[in-house]
Order: sequence, then structure tokens, then C-alpha cells
Amino acid sequence: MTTSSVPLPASASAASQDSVFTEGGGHNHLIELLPAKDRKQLISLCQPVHLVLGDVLCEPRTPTRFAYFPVNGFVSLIATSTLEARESKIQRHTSMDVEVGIVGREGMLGAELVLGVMTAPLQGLVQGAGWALRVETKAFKRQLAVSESLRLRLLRYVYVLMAQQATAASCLRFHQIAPRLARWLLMSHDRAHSNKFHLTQEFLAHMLGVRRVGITAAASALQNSGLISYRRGELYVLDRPGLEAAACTCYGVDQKIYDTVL
Amino acid sequence: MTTSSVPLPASASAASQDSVFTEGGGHNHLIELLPAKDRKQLISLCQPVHLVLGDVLCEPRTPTRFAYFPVNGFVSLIATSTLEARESKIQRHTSMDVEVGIVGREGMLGAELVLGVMTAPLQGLVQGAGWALRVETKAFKRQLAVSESLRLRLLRYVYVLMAQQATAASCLRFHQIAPRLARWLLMSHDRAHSNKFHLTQEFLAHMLGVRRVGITAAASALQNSGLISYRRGELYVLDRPGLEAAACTCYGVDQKIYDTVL
DNA sequence: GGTGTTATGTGCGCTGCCATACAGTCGCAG
DNA sequence: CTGCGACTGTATGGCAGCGCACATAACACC
Repeated sequence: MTTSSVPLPASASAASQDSVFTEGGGHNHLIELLPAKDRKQLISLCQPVHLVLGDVLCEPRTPTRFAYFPVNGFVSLIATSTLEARESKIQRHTSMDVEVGIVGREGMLGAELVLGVMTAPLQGLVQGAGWALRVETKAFKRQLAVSESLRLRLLRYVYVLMAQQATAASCLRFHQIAPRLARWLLMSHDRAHSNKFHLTQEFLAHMLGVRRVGITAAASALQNSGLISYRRGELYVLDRPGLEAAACTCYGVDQKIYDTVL
Repeated sequence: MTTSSVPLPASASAASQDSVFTEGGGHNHLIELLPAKDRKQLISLCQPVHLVLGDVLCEPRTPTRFAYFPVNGFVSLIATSTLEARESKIQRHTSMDVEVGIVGREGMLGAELVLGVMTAPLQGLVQGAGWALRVETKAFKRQLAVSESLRLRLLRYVYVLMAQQATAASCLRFHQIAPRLARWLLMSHDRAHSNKFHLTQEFLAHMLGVRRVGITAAASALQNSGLISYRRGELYVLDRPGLEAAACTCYGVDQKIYDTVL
């Protein structure tokens, strides 16, 4: 439920002991891009926290308590929709949630604070365990007020988030399960810095907003093509270029927008 | 293609002559909410322009030349997606575009400028003819720099836009054509300030990202229920409460977010 | 090793939407 | 009034994904 705020590796020596800080080269990209002074100020307000798989960091329509800058882990942004009974004669057992964005080292969770709104618009679900820098809402807003470079940088990130959501919308509407699954794996692969994922088909179904059997079919196809392999909650990316070919172009679109804007 | 920049009613007297400025009570909501000084400054930079049905005010990945504050007309934000041949053995003739947001008197087109990005993320298609206040990118950015109330207000609007897009994503994924059509009509009704629309089924299909025959079926159902009536490009809203009951809850969700944030 | 739990694979009937084609119907210009 | 273009209604066949039910496989723990 709650994020485990561990005793932490605060100093550089402690960090070098902890593999999660050494592998993949360190920091959150948004923070890394700040001028040294602003970066240090912000980091001094943050505390490292461990993101535990399955933790919910924020819920829609509830006050934002922290902003998170993922370093190693990553978080899914999930839109929840209500079921209308009239729409189907039978009760729908699969949930109506669907992922509309992913936040990893390249971004931040809590962008609404930059817009002056204290209420989270989406659910934030930890989808890859790891570390993040966390800062309290109040301190973060104070820092936003004094650090223009921070503000400007994060506003541009908000643009990226919006573009990502727009992409997600048309992707959800038009693309089939298999290409969407491939895209999802690529996006996670980028943020996990590992070829190995810990996830079940049930979870993937939840993310893509489809039935589990739909994932079974799509994942089998990808496995038979030699692009991935998986067994009981462990999934391995075997052929990344192959996955890119199998994914819908939405992957490249998102990628490109991020690169040009940030 | 281009917006017709008409000779215009610049003075108050000219405006009182022109019915579009009198009916519905006047201004753009975002502008109206500004303190008098900031409002006047902004308005002095703007020129009224006529939004012509079908005009494209901005294209994705191209520089933003103007920001628009609709007064009477309204604009659809449209995401364009590419067709992947592998996804269907037969060529798809319906377009892959879909609307992910609407901007009317309650909002603005060109919110990316507030985020410090000069490139439009989506296509802006005039969907209801009418008037808007238009301001050039450069002047607008200068004004943003000096008017904090403007900046804060518009940032909050960006939040609303994001929420709208997230809603659209899950709506596209889970809801059927008829409720989505009802929702679309309600959203347009709110912004058109009229019970009469000028639109074809072809156009509606384009907006919802479905085939025309899908619209025929859904619209027939709504007409048979006495909620709307239409013939050859003219559509009338007959029973607004009935439409609200027929629409998916996404309508209410969007509404509520706007009310609480702005 | 046995047992319960979790994860994955399969089958079946159904529905909602798709692609395509074509037939009315209305409005308008010649 | 007549022919044409634009708009709308209807029909046919197909497919992707749905709800549901159940079978198998791996692991985890005693």
C-alpha cells in the first residue's frame, strides 16, 4: 500500500555499494538536466525511496502528497472508467482501467503540481520496482517558485505527457493487442534497464485494458516469433529490434516527441 | 484552409450590432476570469477572427502561429494515427483520426505555448463556426511573461485538457458508439449555445473514429428515442436530459473536473 | 511427496464493429 | 423538371475481442 521509505544510501559511498544506483548511470533525467545550483537545491529536498512493485503512489481525485522522480523504477499512469450497465447485458468482470502513460527515469510523477493543481488526475501504480527521489508537495512548490529552470523544464515535460496521452488514445482505439503489447514491452524495457521483467499476463491485461486470454494469444505469438520468452511471471526480451518491428508506430511517435521537446 | 480574418467589430458599438457577441453573454471564460488589468492587456493584443467550419487552425508537429480564445465557435482536437498494413489484410478506407478533446468558450487553443513549446501537438479543426479572439504567438508569450494571473489560469486549464484526454482514452477503449455519440453531442451543445448543429454523419464518424454506418445506427437509435432529430446535415437536440442519460459517464467526469479546477 | 495456490493455455458461443456494396432521398443548379 | 451530387439507410459477410468455463502446468510450503 504505502511506499516503504527505507533507511537509504544517502552518501556516495553507500550508493556505490548499492547496485541500483550504479547500474544504468545514476539519476533522473529531468533532474540531471538542471543547472548545478538548482539541481542541488532540489536534491537536498528529496529523499530516496524504494518503489515496491504494485504500490499505488497516487489515486485520482485525491490530494498529491509527494512528487516522485524515478531513478530506477517506473510507474504506470492509469485511467479508471466506470462501467455502464446498459452497455452490456452481462456483467463485465475484467476491470475498466487502462494505462495511458508511463513514467520512468525520463520523467516525474506529480506533474499536476507544476500546473498549480494539488489533485492527482490519474492512478500511479508502481510497475517496475526500484528507486525514486521523493519530495513533499509543499517543499516542491516552494522550490518551483524559486527555480525557474526547474519550472521551465517540467512544463516541457508536461507537454510530453500530454502528447503521450493523445498517442495512447488513438492507439487504444485503432491498434490490435499484439502490436500494443510489443509497444508496452518496449516502453517498459526502456525504463527498466533490464531484459527481465516480473509480471503476469493478468497484469498485462490490466494495463492494456483487455482480457487475460487476449494477452495469452498475443504473447504466445511474440514468443513463437522468438522476440520474447516467458514463464510464470518472468518475461525476457530476446530480440529488441524484432519487438520494435512488431510494435505499432506509436512507440516511435512517443520517443520522437520526447527527444525533440526535452 | 486559412482562417478568414474579417474586418471585424472592434468597438463595443460594432459588437452590439453583431448578434454573435450579444447572444450567450460575451466572452471567453478564461479571459473573463482574469483581473481587469490583465484582461484588458490581453484583449488589446487580440483580434477577433471568424472561425469557419472545417478550417484547420493548427497541424501536429508544426509551429504554432496563433493562440485562439473561442467566444462562439469551437474547435476539435484531433489525434492522427498511422495505419499499419499488417494490422488488417484489407486497406482501411476510413481515416485513423479521432477527436481527443474539444475547445470552446471555456478554453483555448494553443495551450502548448503556456508550456514553453512552440509546436502544436494535435490538429485543431473548427467544428462549430463562430468567433474567437486570436493572438500572435510572440505577443502572447510576452504577455505570459508579465501577467502572472494569466499564466496561473492557463496552467490550470492545461490540467483540464490533460484530464480530458485521459477520459477520452478510456472512453475510446471501453464505450460503445451510441453513448459516445450522445456525449459528443452534449459537449458540442455546451459550446455551440444552440440546439441546431450543422454536421453530417460522415463528419461524426470521423470525430468518433468509427465508420459512417456505425453513426447511422447510433443516431437512428437516438432519433427513435426522441432525443435528437436530423436530416441531411442539420441536427437538432430535442431532449437534453435524455441525451445526458444516454451518454456515457465520461461527460459528467469531464464536466466535474472543469468545474473544480477552474 | 502431497497439496493448495498461482499462472498459463484452450475451447465455445456471442456481440459489436469492420469492409464493402448498393439503394433510396433530398436539394439544388442547369 | 431533370439530372447530379451529397447525404442517409440497409444488407452481407467477416473478424477481433468478449464472457465464461475448464484443463493443464509450475511453484511454494508443509
